[in-house]
Order: sequence, then structure tokens, then C-alpha cells
Amino acid sequence: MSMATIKEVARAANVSTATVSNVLNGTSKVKDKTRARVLQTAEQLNYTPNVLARSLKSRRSHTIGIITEEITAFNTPEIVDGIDEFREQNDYHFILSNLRMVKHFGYYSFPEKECHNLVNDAVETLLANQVEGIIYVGNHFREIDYIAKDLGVPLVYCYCYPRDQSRPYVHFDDEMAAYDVTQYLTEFGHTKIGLIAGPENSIHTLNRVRGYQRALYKNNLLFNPEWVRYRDWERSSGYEIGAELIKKKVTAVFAMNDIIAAGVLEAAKEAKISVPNELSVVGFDNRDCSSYLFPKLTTVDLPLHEIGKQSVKLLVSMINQEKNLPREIKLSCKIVKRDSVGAALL
Amino acid sequence: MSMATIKEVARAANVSTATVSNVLNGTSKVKDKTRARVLQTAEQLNYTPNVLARSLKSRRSHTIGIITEEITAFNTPEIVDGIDEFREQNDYHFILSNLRMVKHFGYYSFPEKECHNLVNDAVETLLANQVEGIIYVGNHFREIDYIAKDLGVPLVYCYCYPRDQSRPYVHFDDEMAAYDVTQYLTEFGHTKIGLIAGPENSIHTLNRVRGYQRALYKNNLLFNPEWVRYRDWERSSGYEIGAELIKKKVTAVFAMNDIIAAGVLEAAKEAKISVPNELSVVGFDNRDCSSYLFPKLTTVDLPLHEIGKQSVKLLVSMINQEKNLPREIKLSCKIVKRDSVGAALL
DNA sequence: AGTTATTATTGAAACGTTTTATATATTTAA
DNA sequence: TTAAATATATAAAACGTTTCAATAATAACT
Repeated sequence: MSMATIKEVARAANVSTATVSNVLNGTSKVKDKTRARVLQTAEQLNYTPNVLARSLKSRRSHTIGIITEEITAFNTPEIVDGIDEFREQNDYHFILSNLRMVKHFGYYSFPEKECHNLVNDAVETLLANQVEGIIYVGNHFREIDYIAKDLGVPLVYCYCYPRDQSRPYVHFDDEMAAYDVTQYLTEFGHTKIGLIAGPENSIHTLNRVRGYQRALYKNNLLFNPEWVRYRDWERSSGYEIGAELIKKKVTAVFAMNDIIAAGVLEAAKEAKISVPNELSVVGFDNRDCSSYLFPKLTTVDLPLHEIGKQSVKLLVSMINQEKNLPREIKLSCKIVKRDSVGAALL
Repeated sequence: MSMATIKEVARAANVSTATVSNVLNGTSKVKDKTRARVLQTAEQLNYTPNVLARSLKSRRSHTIGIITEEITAFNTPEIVDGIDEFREQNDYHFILSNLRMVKHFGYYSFPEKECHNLVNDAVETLLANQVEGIIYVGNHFREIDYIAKDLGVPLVYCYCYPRDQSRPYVHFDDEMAAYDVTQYLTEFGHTKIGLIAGPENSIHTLNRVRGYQRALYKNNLLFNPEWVRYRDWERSSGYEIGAELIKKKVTAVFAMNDIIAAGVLEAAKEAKISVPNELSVVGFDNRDCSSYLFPKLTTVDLPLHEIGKQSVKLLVSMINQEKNLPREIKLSCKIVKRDSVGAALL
């Protein structure tokens, strides 16, 4: 089945290629009879336009580049899915470039320079493929700016914070989410709420701590530095710090992700502290595992799908040179209430 | 930063476009001095070849199409990652087309006709983009054959079984894995091993049951139909059937995925049966959740990454018209031993 | 020095489209 | 009728490359 070209269709339908093109794209009026004839022959010859040629001439590739830091990270697939939903409604398609950053560098060490190279290679390839815009899907929790200044096409950061604040980005509202969780806990009578935070140099950490503090303040509760601990995002940290906090008689622990929370649950089990009767635990991310823990973990659901959708929507608006576009889109999270939170013991 | 073209580079370096092309592609010998000059001007003008034009002329797009049924499914990202690893070593890139099948149709009803349309649209787009080959990444457990006969480019089925057996496919060895699990269980002294299977019309189910039977036979153990139950892949089924099997005094349960196994664990907990002391449980898939269950679940790890890698490797071999290629690649799984299996009570 | 062999370079034709300006057919108005 | 207006159709030039066949430059022999 060697592909038919527009020329063959033209010849077979006894018209010029221009006419075929016009019929197919509706670019200009053509008589109903000829249109029908063209359409029929195209069908007959099983003609599919060569997108490469079309893009080359029309200078519109209808292609968007996606760069993901790590496709196997828990957040990435759902975001990509959100981006992809766009494909159903518009005739863009996507070239995906996966950095495999974690595979390259492990979880906690992204050497600035190497990342930079990795990203630049990806960008280079994408640009060579004439993408009309790029979405950079982050997954680790640092400000980034691996991308050199002038790409010639719009770029939006997705699920990450650009260091260069002039770059548009869409993400979720960390601070609000943490505020909500803390507030939720106070409504159960908790006043001694431990916080197991991520690394101190993570914006996510900072924002969430702020939300935690604000909620405390709002409820006239003491902010006790003894109860908040910075570390990493690991289960083992949850276990260790969880054990400590239990000794300090907190009645609730807010862990900054579900993995940490899993560690806390282990610590509680080991200390024969019943969750949620004696200790309430809340996680963050609503990862798969959270509903398989015992008890099922109350956590924060991230609007991943929507983040993807909004990113691509923004990007396309930029491609179309619309004016007055937002520089930041902040989507809100939702607490998913399960079984790990209960009333505080008095 | 309007893109420089090969013409501009040629003019600036005072050579023909042919020479520039030759330098850049190493197509033909060019004098060291001119080469250097060309390279330098290209660098200076920040020249990036237009892949569209290149592909158009050379009739090699260096692009592979990936169709995924559901990017958010547990298996897909890792497979895509495996496929993608290829990008680092060869200069192919990928266009991803995500069907969003589950989103469209829910988990257990993929209407043949609609799927067919969905897939055909995706294929159409990919072909229009001149992909040199297509990888179809399945994720549900049925024989499929949504793709019309002659694409004009090679196709490999990945993580799924084509109904049309002439199509090459790569997947993992269900039967062997199930055999291994059963064997493993017998080594702990288990003789009454329950099996919670998927739907009876799933090839995966069938293959695994066969493995289970073979291992039983090998160990001179009775195959008791009372102990094997077909249903779906749901947690609730694991819970219900798990409870029944416990009543029937099996000492071990082999659940055909981790989700089902989670249900079994719940049932055991509720029946105050201790795992692994009184009951051993094995899952399948090594999903994220499996290490967050209590006890940590012994399960079967799928060679997802390798499946992706082998798929693309095979595809590229096909593109290059190599001869004597396998029609089936079957990769083996590995038991990951955790805490849910123990010695059988006598 | 002249011939031949070898090495470098180039002009121009493709690749499959879209698009503009122009030509041709058809209808409308006078 | 015929001129003007409108509706259809087309030729040909792009888009940015690669790739021949052909030419020019250089080196290697007699």
C-alpha cells in the first residue's frame, strides 16, 4: 500500500493539485460536483495527506512538544493524560521527550549542569521537529530553569516553579491545601499537630509550612517548632520522625506525602498506637498506595489531570498570540477523607 | 530568533547547500578546512536542521508511533520508559497517541466497534505523520485486533496478544510466572492453594491457570476446582472470594493481581487469620501498592521496562527489514519475596 | 608538461504539500 | 447581446532539505 500523493489524486480526478488541496482544506470554494469527485477519488486511492509536507509549506506543524522529567513518576502519567485530552478536541499532536532524570541521577541529586544538557538536547530535538510550543512537566520539588532563554516558541512550566518568574507556569496550590488539611484536623479537636516536611529548600515544603502556620494562627493555636521536622520524602523518614512525634505526644501528624505517611503508620503500629483512635494521620498526593494502607489514608488529591489540561490550554493560547494571558495558574486540591483521621483524645 | 536555514548557512560560509548538507550528515568527503568553516558558521547562526524538510526529502522520518490504550494504567508508563530508553541510543523520536480507553469505556467494557474506530483514528494520524513503525501498548487482558490489515509500516503489539497470530508481539510469560509462584508456595509446604483468577475469557487468566496446574501436577498435588475461582480483577472480589477460600481451609492464596490480593488481606484480617502465619498470600504485578500493604506483599514483578525495550528493538529490526525475526518474544517474570508467605501449618 | 586518477564542490531536481496570482468558465446586469 | 461581476479552476512558485550527476580542483603518475 504505497501512499497515494495529492498529485495522483489530482490526476485521477482530472483536476489540479490546487483543487484537491482546496477541497480537502476548504480553503476556497469549489463546485459541488468537483468536490464530490475529488473526495471520492481520494477515498478510492486511500489518500492520506503527508503531514510533513503540509507542515513544511504551511509553516504550522500542529505539533506540541512535551518534556517530562520522569514518565514513571507518580504524577506524570495523569498530567500527560490531561494534556492529551486536548488531542481529542483539537488537531494537535504531541512529541514526547522523556528525560529519565531519576534514572540518570537518582532521586535527590540533579546536578544543575547535567540536567541543563539533558534538557537542552530535548529542546533541540523538539525544535528541530518544528513544534509550535513546549510543555515542561516537572516532578521534583525545586525551582528549575534548565531552559536557555529564547526558544522562539512559547513554553509553559507544568507542575513546577520556574526560577525565572517571567515564565508562565501552572501548578497546584500547596499553601491552601496545607491550610485545609490543618484546618480539617483542628475541626477534630487536634491542637498538637506534628508536621513532617520535605527538604527545607523545596518550594513545596515552604508553601505547605506556610499554610500549616496560617491555619494554626487562624485557630489560635501555638506553632511549636518541636513538632515540625524537615527531612526528605522517604518512608523511612516518616517512620523515624513519626516515632519521635509520637513520643512528643502529638495527636495528629500531617505528612507531606503519602510515602512519609506510610512510615508514620508503621511507627504507630510498632508503638501500638491505634490510628485513628489515638493518632490521626494525613498524607499528601493521593497516590495509589494511600488507599491500600491500613487504615486507608486520608490525604490530599492533586488536580493532576486539570494541571495538564490547563497547561496545554495556556500554551495554545500563547501560540495563537492571545493577549492578557495569566503568568501563573494555581489549581486547588481536595482533601480525600478516608479512615486515618479521628477525634483527638482529650 | 528566527530559525536559520541551510541556505543562509551556505551563503555565509560561501559554499553550496549541498556541501553544508554533506558536512552535517557526513554523506560525502569534504575538505577539513571547509568542514570547519561550515561547522563554525552553522554554530554561529545557531542553525538547526528542519527535520520536516529533511524527512520529506529523505523519506525517513526517524519517527515511531506509540499507541497506548491508557497511559495512566499501572503498566504503561514503565513500558513507555523502556521504549523511550531507545531514544537515548538511537536518533528516533516518538509520537505518542493515547487512546484513553478506560476513560472512554470504563474498565470492563471495550465495545469492539468503538475501540476499532478509536484505534484507527490514531493509526491514521500516525501514518499521516509518516511514522516508520507503530508500537501498540495494550493494557487490558483480551486478545485484540483493532488494527486493519495493511498499514504499510511494521507494527508490534506490546503487552498484549494479537488475535491475528501473524502479528509479532512481545509480552511476559504468564504461565511460567504462575508456575513459579505455585512451586514457591509448595516449597513452604502448602498443598491447599487457592487461586483467585481473572475473567475466564482472558488469555492471561488461562495461561496462569495452566501454570498453576502444571506446578501442582509436578508436585503430585491435587487440582481441586473448589479452590479456584474466576471473577474480575477487583479488590472486592479478592475480599469475597478470599473469605470463602479461608472457610475452605486453604493455607495459601494465589491472587492474580495485587489488587485482588489486597482484598484477600482484608478478608484475612477480618477473619482474624494472621498472614503469613496462618495464611500465605501472593499477588501479581508488583504494583506500587504491594509494598504498602500489611504484610508487605509477595508478588510477581513484570519485566515492563524490558518489554518496552524489546518491542522497540524488534520494531526497528522490522523497519530495517532484517530477516528471521521472532514472531513472539516472551520475557520472564521474577517473584519478589516479601512478607506475606510463610510455612504451611500442618 | 601532459595525462590520468582522485578528491572536493556544486547546480538543480526532487520530496508532497499550500498558496498566490492568474486564467477560465459561468452568471448577472444593462 | 454584451460587458461586468462573480464563481471555479489552475500553473507555478515556494517551504528547507537531500541527492544525484556533473564539474572543478587537486594530486599522482608517466
